[in-house]
Amino acid sequence: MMSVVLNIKQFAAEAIKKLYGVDITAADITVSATRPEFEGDYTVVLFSLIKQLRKSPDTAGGELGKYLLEHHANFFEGFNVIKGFLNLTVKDHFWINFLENNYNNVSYGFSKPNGKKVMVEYASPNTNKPLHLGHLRNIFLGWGTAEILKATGCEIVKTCIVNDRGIHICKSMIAWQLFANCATPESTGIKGDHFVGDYYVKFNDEYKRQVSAMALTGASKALAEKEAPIMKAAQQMLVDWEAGKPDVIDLWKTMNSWVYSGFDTTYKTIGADFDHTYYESETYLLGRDLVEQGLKKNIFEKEADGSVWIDLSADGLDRKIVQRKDGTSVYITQDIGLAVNKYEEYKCDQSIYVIGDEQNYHMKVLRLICQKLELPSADGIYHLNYGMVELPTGKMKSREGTVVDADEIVDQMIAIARQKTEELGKVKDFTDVELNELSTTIGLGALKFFLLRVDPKRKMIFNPEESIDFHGFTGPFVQYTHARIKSILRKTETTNIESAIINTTSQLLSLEKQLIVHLEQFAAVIEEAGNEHDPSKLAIYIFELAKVFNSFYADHSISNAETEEKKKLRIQLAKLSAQTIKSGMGLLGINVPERM
RNA sequence: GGUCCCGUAGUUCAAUGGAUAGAAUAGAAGUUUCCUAAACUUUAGAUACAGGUUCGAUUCCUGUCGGGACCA
Repeated sequence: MMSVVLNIKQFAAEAIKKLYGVDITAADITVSATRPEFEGDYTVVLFSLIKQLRKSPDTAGGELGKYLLEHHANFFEGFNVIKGFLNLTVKDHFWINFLENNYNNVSYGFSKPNGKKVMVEYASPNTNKPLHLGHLRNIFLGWGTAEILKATGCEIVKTCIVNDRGIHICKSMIAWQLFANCATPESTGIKGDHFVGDYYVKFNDEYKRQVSAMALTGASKALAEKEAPIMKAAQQMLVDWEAGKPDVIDLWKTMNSWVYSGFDTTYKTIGADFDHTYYESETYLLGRDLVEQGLKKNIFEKEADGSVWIDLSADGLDRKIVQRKDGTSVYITQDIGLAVNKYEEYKCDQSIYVIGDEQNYHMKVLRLICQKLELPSADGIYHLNYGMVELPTGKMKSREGTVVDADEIVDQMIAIARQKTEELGKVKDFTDVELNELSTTIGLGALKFFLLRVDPKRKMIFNPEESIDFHGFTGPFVQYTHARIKSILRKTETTNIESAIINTTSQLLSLEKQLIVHLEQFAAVIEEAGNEHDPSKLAIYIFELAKVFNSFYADHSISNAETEEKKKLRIQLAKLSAQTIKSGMGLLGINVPERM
């Protein structure tokens, strides 16, 4: 179904062609919602057109409005021109029909398959530490973007690359050998990812202790940092790992399995899922043959010492190393290899990488090198970069212990939701299980909505005291609106709305129309959020929808509407509002309760 | 040193080059015999600075100041 805005653009383009003989595509016409202080639903901005039309804005607006009204009499009701803005009013009849046709449609707003296949890689944690608030932004963004694109008709493959090898995990392993005394997550009751993370912290504590002890005996700081026994041990362990030494591999597998079970618990709670998980231990050797290819194509160049480089200075970047002199790969080479691998496996049209903006340069280089190598996957690479989550005091720093732990913040949000729910006392009949479920829904809703309502590209500030709010521009506000609508619908269930007939010439009240106009935009907003890889567009839209509904609700009764006809119309409005809120929030990974 | 990003109400966020820069929250004032007051209504409050481009600039360009990221 074509949206109202698209219709207006097309009608306007046709009218301009007919009236002035000027060829303008519908996409060139600016249409925006009419500001509430003016009469009308949608506004055509004329300024950009007047040069081609050789008319004054007022004349063009008048002529255009008259033409549209005459030729689309069943669609437009009236128009006015103010200072170069053509305000158009769409017939109530159209809105009423629209509502009638869609209020029972459970997949309202979602598009049919479009044949596009998109991979979304997100989360991508290291295996030495538990997840933190930054990961949550990444995960909600990745998951939400994937679902939004699915709703626009794309086929989606969700993936994750786990950074499971390297010096960081060796540090946790060494510390475990030294200090754990064979303790396990099972024996201590500590969640696996936190358990392993604790040994990573222990490693750093011991390392610091050794460095300062060596400094006391007169060693220079640089030497001490290099020669500290525990660091040497970790480095040796990495060598042993690469050599495949069985006991090292065993320990590595065991500790990683602890981490994975911890991650899985968190993923399950917050609703993250993946179609395929890649492990760096299995992909870090990829890309080596591409170095040969690059050399053959003269894209890469070999230095005298054997290292291989690419010169990107012509593209405004600099020289990047792609293979060390000892023949080992660097990150970028592995990433190119993995990109090829993914493409061969899934043949996606687009491959979205959800990665923080500190990697902007890296991802730019990755895409550029892939393009120069003429890899078929190159043009589909899209870096969905997002800003850091900061605290009021600045960046989160693990060394200063200011990192907001993911599990902790989730638990805290749920606990606060539960406390608030109990205070309000609206669901006293709930069992403990039901209350738990509701608290989880609300707590997670608040957290997800908070992280998704902001433009991904911008860094955001998380204030633990103020950010946990259930009023205003929040998830619980929207959830509450949904619960209230459902309550009304339960009460009016017995009303047979089919018997009443809505007179198509009847007038809509201002708030009724506002609500329908808003509802009609849903599909277009999903499309926009998908194209721009920006779930915040959808979050803002749903919030506004809920707000319009609440205003409508405050002024007009649904179950006690003035006439049967009005009652039918308003029940339809309530149904489509609830449906749209539920679908929209669902795309953001947020459940909406029937009661709260 | 080089490249890139960001400065909007007290605070957290909006605004494809378009009308009088929108919300939320905190502040002030109201609304509950009536569908859930986690709600609604009213009110006050902001584009870092200086130029330029144009019918029109928060948005584009240049410079200054301030904050951040990345590349060696």
